[in-house]
Parts: sequence; C-alpha cells; structure tokens
Amino acid sequence: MPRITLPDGSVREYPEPVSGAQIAASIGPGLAKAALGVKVDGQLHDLGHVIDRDARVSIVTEKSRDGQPDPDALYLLRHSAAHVMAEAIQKLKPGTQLVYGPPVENGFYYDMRFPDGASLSSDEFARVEEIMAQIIKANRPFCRYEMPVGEGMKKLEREGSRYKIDNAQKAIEAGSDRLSFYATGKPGEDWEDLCRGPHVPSTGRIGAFKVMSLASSYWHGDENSDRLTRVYGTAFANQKDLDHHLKMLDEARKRDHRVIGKQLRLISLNEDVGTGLVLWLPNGAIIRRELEEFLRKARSDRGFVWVNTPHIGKLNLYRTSGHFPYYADSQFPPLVDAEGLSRSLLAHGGGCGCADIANAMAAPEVDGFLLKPMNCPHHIKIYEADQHSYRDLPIRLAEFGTVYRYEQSGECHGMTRVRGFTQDDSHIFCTPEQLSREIDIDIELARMVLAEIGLNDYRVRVGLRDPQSSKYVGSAENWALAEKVCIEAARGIGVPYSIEPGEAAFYGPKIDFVAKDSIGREWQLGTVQVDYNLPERFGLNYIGADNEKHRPIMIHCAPFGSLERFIGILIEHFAGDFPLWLSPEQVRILTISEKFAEYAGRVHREIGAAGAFRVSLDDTPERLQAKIRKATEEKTPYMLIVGGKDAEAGTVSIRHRTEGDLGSVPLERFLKLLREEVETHGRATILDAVRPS
RNA sequence: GCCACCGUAGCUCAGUGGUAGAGCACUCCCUUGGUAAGGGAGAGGUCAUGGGUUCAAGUCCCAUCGGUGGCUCCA
Repeated sequence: MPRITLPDGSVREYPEPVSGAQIAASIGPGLAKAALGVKVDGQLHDLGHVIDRDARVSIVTEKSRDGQPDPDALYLLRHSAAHVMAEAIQKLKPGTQLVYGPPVENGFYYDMRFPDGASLSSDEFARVEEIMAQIIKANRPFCRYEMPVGEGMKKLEREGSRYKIDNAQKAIEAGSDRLSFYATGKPGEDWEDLCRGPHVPSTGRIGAFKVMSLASSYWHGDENSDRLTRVYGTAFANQKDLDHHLKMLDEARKRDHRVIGKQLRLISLNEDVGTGLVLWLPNGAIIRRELEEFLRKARSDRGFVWVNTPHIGKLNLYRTSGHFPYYADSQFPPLVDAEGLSRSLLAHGGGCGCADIANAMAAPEVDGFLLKPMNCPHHIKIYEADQHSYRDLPIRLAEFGTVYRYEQSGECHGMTRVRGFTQDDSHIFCTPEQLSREIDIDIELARMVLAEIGLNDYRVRVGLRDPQSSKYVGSAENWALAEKVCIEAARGIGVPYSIEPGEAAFYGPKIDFVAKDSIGREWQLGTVQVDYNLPERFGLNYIGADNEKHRPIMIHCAPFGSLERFIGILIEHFAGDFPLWLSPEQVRILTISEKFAEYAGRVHREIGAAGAFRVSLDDTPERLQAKIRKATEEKTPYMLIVGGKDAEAGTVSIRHRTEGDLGSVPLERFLKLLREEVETHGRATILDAVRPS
C-alpha cells in the first residue's frame, strides 16, 4: 500500500506496488508519454521500477521545471545512447570487447577493445551513426533482467567477456548479490550488456545523438594495463538541444586562443624553439605588460616588495624544498657539467641511457643545477639573507618569476599548458598571529584582480591533501593546522566553495579561485596557499619578543596563476575583444580619402600627445569600407573616421568594433572619454557615454 | 608517454598515381571614396623530413619530427 509523495507535495496512495510508468499514467497521459525514468527518494531508476513502499517520487522528463534539459533525463538518455553505440560498433567490428560506458559531463563514452588488427577511425562515425539510427528507429525496449551472481558470472564466462567479468566482480565485491543485464529488445535475442542501469524505456526515446571523437584510455586508468579505445558521443532529448550543444562547441572553437592569438599576432609557438614555449609578439607583450603593471601597483599598494631571482638553482636547493625528489618526472633533467655527468654515470653502472642518467642524477651526492620549477626556494633564500625580528614581519616578497616544467609532450596546449611560464608569484613570511590577516590580504588581492578583469562569476575550491597519498611533505599537525586555516578563510569569502581532498600542493593546502568565462566554462585562476612545511624544511626563523627563535609561516599567492595561462584564458573569455586598457591597439584613425590626411595626422598627434594611448593612423588609399573591415577584424576597440565634415568641425566620428557608428564628437571630448575608459578599466565606456539611446 | 587524425604559398584550405591550385595577405598600377572587401597586374611552394613501392608519388607503404582531439598527468 505505497504512499507516493510527488514533487509538488501531493500524496497518492496505491493499492499495491506500483511502477514509475503506472504512477506517470495515473497522473496524466501527457506525463506518461513524456516520462523517461523515475526518481525514488533521490535514486534514479528505470521507468518500470516497481515501488512497494512509501517514497518521494518524481517522474523524470526531458525538461526540468526551469525549461532547461533535465540532468537526470540527460543521464538516462546518454547511458542508453552508450548502449546503442556499443551495439552499433560491435555490429561494425565483430569481436570487439566492451569495457565500461558511462554518461559524462557533456555526453558519454564507451571504452572498448578491438580484436587484433581492427580499429575504429573517425571516418567510420557516419556508418556507426547510421546503425545507431536504425536501432533507435526500431524503438526496441530496454529490458532489465537480473540473475544470481553465480549464474550471471557463468553467463559472462560463456561469453568470454574478460572486462565485463571484471566489472561484475567489482560489483560483487561492493556487495551485490545479483547481476543485472539490459537487453536492447528481447533478452536472449537482441543485443545485451551487463549494466547497472538505469535506462530510458526504449531506444526511440533517444532524441538526438552524435558520435564525437576517439581517444585512448587504459584499463582501470593504469598505464601498464590494457590499452583501450574510448569512443565519445553525446545525446540529447531533441535535435534542438543537440544543435545548441554543437553551436557552443563551435563558439568555443572560434574563441580558441591559439587561433585568435595567431590572428591578432599576440603570440607564436614555434617548433624550432620548442614545444610548450611561448613567444610573445609585440601585441601580446602589450597585454602582458599592462597586466604586469596593474598587478605591480596593486601589490606595491599592499606592502609587497619586489625581488628578482635567476632561472636556475642548485640541485640541493630543490632537494631541501622537496621539488626535486617529488617531481622528478615532470622537470627538465638537471644541468650537470660533462665531467660531473661522466663521474656519476660511472659510479652508477656506466650506462648512458635515459634511465641510467635519471638514476645517476637522483643520487644524493650528485651536484648540478635545476631549471627552477617554482620560485619559493629562491624567495626563501632571500628571506634567509637577513636575520629577522618579529618586528620585520610580515615580509611580502613578489616577483614575476619564470619557471620550467617538463610536461609530457601530449600535455602541452597553446598558452594554457606550457613548459616555460611566468608566475605572478609572491611569498609572505609571517608570524602565526599575522596569518589570518595576511591570508585576507591575498584573498582580497585575488578578488580585486578578478573584478578588474570583469570575471565576476567565480567559486572557490579548497584543495586538501589526499590522506592516502605519500607525495606530501610535512607533519600531520602542520597539515591539519593549515587546512583548518584555509577552510575558514574560504568560508569567509562569501562565494560558493567546495572542499576537495587530493588537490593540495605537495607542501600545503590551497584556496583556488575558479572563474566562469563568458560562455560558461570554468577555469582555475588565482591561488592562495598556506605553507608550514617549507619554512620547516629550510629551518627558517625569526626572533620573537621573547628573544627566542620561532618558525615563520609562508603564504604563496599568485592571483593570475601564470601569465601565459591567464592571458590564454582572457583571449577566450573576450574572444579577442579585449577591454580598452588591455587592447594592443586602442584607437585607429581612418581617413575617408587622402585629402584629409593632414587633419588625420593632427588628430593622431594630439591623441599621442594626450597620454600613453596606443593609437595608429590608416591613411592608405583604400576605400573606407575596406579600412573599417580591416580594423574590425583586428579588433581595434575604437575607430575614428575623419573626412571633410570632421576637419571643418574639429570632430571625429567614432566607430566601435562591435557596435558600429557612434556619431561624431569634438576631439577633446573623445580624449576625455578615452582617458576615462582606460583609467576605470572599462567601468565608464565611450560606448555608454555617446551611444544614441 | 599512449590512441586516433592531420602536416600543400605568410594565413585558411582544395588537390586519391600522370605539368602544384584558390581565396585572403604581400608588391606595383589605376581608383580619392562617410561606416565590414573598388579594379587590374605581379611575385610567392624541396607539397614537414628521410627511406621505400612504381615507368611515374603531394597522393600508396614505413620511420622520424611537428600539430590537433582525447587518455594518463598537472607543484
């Protein structure tokens, strides 16, 4: 006699156990038709799932109440589409072994292993989609059936499905006493798969789908295990949602910082220089310099002092800090002189393969230099350059410090994942009493930076250590202390925060700012990290009021993270339309004909004389339309069009790169507005001031 | 590092075994025009590199280098 509570609070009683489909039907024929699954006390199930006790139930349909695609519906659709895709691929490539096919953020994937000699190419996606379309058109039901584990295992063994047997064993270990299978159609006749479910009622409910891409993966994510092929797809309830998704992907592609970075001549990646090494062209260097100057001032205002340190340091420095032993795989090999190298190779067996060199270098007596993977050890040595009293603290050191990390070749990506990059790094050394205030200063700085850039939608992530892992340095007490401080600081920020074990740096927990860009993608930007461990490893101290030595605490803070990555993200966020203060070119004067070159030249000189504006003059004999098109494509924020009328009246006609003609204003007024927009970082714009209402 | 795909003019790309192409950009000439491409001419390529198959290779095969999408990784 189950009493069913619906999302609107109403309660329905049923005389006997009832399925999700029956509940939907009892509410209305429209809902029965739209139903894709059922959620019982927060658990998603097949629509056919039978409820035999009191429960809170909602019927899952394609749209949630806010009109957006329902996440549960997408889960069901995509999980089901994964089955359909697997069936299609197995039909196309007989003998393919299935591994695991879950829904993921924007779709689903299925890991599979092709028989020897076979593979899937993206050229075959259309064929896979054809077969999928047939299966969907046939509208076969997803039929769940269960077996006791013994019988189920026997069935899997008969089928010789190594990976599925492993999945089943995992389920049994997790406490399952039955195995569930889903047939796409009739059990025993049609295609089926060991699967926990749930699924949509039938294949016909998969409204729109697409096979997206191929990747490789490892079984259990272990690189020494079997290599699998991961086929990605996506599915939506209808074509419109799929089209919208594809449009977003296309929009993201159009904003790709590698494409825009090339078009706007911001940066260059050159294979002769090396993978993951960014060349800043003059235009990109302007953006970088503006950001650096902005942060330089912001830091100086907050009591930071500027230092400079070299790009390399001795190996022992990084042995002490822990960087060298813990991150040996992801740094460039040490720099050792030839004599030292041959000495240590001899001492370690005499081989000179990569592994031999790596082993020889790891030996504790080897001396040499390392390209710095982080700036902190150098800054620590700057702290140590003087004896410190508690009266000196806090000491706030800052540097745009370039660091090098040997990312695996497949990891490098444009400006966002590189091998050499400049951190806007800082290290505060303070007393325990000062810690909370110093963290606040760093957090305020990081938030101010985001606000000035216009990234106002962000959340905070507190990265704690993974208690299972041994990669961290320092004592448990230090970690507990630092983690507590970070969590409290995050709580005080007033934006949503999450706590994520395993996301800490190796020396301490961190507070990361994760911002949403203009098309809704999230990026990890600034970071504030609390560190009790490096001061201890280096034996740092200050003399307290008690005339005793005490250990300072360090705070690492980088509001941008790295300039390469940050500017790469900004390129995508703005799609190249940088705010005026960051634009490589701010104003371009366009002559209507060469007859007005003299007036245009005067305007050019006056703007130049009025301040450090980046202004250029296009007085070529091209037609105006062509010049406008060129300047627009080059994303110049403001074009000033000057011809006979302007020359007579002493005005300029303003054109905005995206809003078009803004009419003409006297030159002095334009200059005043220009200065205002640059100085306010775009809070007051020329566009707003003169746009015809 | 692994899997799949790709590498042709400065850029974007066409060219599936038979004389290396287009558009844009560039240079020169004409055009002097009020809000997203005026017209004409010219110059520009070891088809990533090295091997192989073939009478013949940008095209087919192998290797190497580089790129892209993922995987793994990400201090």
